[in-house]
Amino acid sequence: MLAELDADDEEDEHVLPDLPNAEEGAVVMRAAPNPNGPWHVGHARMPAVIGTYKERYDGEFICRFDDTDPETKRPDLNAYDAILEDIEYLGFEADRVLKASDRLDIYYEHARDLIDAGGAYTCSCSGEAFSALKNDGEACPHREKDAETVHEEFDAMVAGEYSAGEMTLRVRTDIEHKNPALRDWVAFRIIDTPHPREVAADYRCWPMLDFQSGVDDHLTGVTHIIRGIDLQDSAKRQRFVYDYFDWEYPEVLHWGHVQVDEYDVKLSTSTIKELIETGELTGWDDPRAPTIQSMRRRGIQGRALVDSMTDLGMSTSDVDLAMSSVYANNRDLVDDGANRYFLVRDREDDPAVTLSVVDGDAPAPEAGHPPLHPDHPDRGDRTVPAGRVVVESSDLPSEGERVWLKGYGCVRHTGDELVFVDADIDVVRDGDVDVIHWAPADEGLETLLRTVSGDVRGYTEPAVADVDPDAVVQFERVGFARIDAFEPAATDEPDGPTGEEDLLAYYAHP
RNA sequence: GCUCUGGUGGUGUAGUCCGGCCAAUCAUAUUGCCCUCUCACGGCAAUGACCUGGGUUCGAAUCCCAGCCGGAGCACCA
Repeated sequence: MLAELDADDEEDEHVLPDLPNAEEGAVVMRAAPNPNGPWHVGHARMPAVIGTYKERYDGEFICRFDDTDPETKRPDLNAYDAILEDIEYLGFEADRVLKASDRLDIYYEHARDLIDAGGAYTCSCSGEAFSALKNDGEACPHREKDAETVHEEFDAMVAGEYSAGEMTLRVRTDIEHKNPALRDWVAFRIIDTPHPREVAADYRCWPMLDFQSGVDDHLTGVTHIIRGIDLQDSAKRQRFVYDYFDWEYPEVLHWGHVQVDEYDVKLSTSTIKELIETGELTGWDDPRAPTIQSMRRRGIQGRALVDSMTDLGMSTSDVDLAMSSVYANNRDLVDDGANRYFLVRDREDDPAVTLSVVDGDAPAPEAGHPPLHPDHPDRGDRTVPAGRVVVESSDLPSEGERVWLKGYGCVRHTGDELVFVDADIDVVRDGDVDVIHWAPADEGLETLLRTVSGDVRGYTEPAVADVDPDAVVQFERVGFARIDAFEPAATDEPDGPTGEEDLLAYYAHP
């Protein structure tokens, strides 16, 4: 008992480190997704960590869509809501939701202030030409333009008088800075392609991430920025702007990239999008896709993913997330509530076989009655009709040997029959007879189970029909699965539901 | 090439700032045993790591130097 109490006290032993200079009630953080698609598993880290800190410090969680590139990273109009839903599934809610594409005029205003402060100049160098100069630490001729000209040219940029590539607005940093990545970076450029959002479709002069994000972080009162190591130089770049405006830069934490094992698919929005377009994946919730929507459809609780993500800590080195850790977390959450059912798989290398259960030294009962949950007898039993049954061939004992049909009784494999044996459960306890799962051949539900490694067909016991869709069950000796739908409609997917199935389920994990 | 940044068991993590309590924590994984009418849950046990080499020190995962290996930026992507 004491040991139990101690264990409870140490519950929050391996939580995230404290934030630097964090004041209770005054912590503001933001997730700044690019809405170019629904989220993959790696994206869960940001809301998981921000949400956890928000709870710890009674802070604020801003979701700001950094959708400032209508061309290369073209926003997907469906992704805005998809991402908010992903966040909700993870168990969090943004206190404020902003879209950068609503805020162009704010950025222009700050650009003009920056020009006034001598912090920016319009530049018509080609990318290559400027890069060459910059790498030698040499300024381009445009750097010394007077403010009036810069204003005129920037106004012309905003007015849409230039085409892509003709003019940029650069921040005047230090052209000889020892880190070439920080020298006079581009703050605004021209993009000819209209933004997909109607309200932003008329703009042609778009800010780059470092400008837009830097301005917004200040304006929205962000106190702590968490971002990937790919943006390690951003703070240093943005600091030049902050210095011109005499703003104080927030605290910054970086973390490394997340890789996930178990999947063949790369953790990349564009890769997944491609695979969906070419039909190799059926959608964002395909169980083979390493996406949040897929986790959700498989019955993995957002909480399990969040726990795994916060366990990764805040290290700046790259990390591999083992899916087994997500599964372990999910099992913790789901095991108690998941009622047990039988699913007999019918696989090519291990087909289901049909046999009749017949009277032996005692009459064979008509049905088996295994409990819904071994730890909760009060939930009652299921009824699994016997008679003709299916079992997985690898479970079938050799000719003449016995096996125990779980919840039913002992049978002996005799030819194409299972002959009932009047034996006590002690034969199982003594280790002489194995226990296997089974399903009625005729009353069973024809089932399609979709898994990370492909679809599996099989037969579930009829009692599963009582389960509400969306519930997570455990197919005994197979694993946990989410009941997706009964009588699923046919799809044109090569392996998808044909319309013949009684049940569609998604496999979660063992 | 220039500039950042990091290297603790299979995976993640604690410890590193302020050297000794670290023959290195916890979780997960794997294996074995127990429990069990599941290969789930629960219990027990085992396996397994401080990148390398120097230096400082009575003492180094922790400090210093060098090397090796990795990640990132040097975009009119985010």
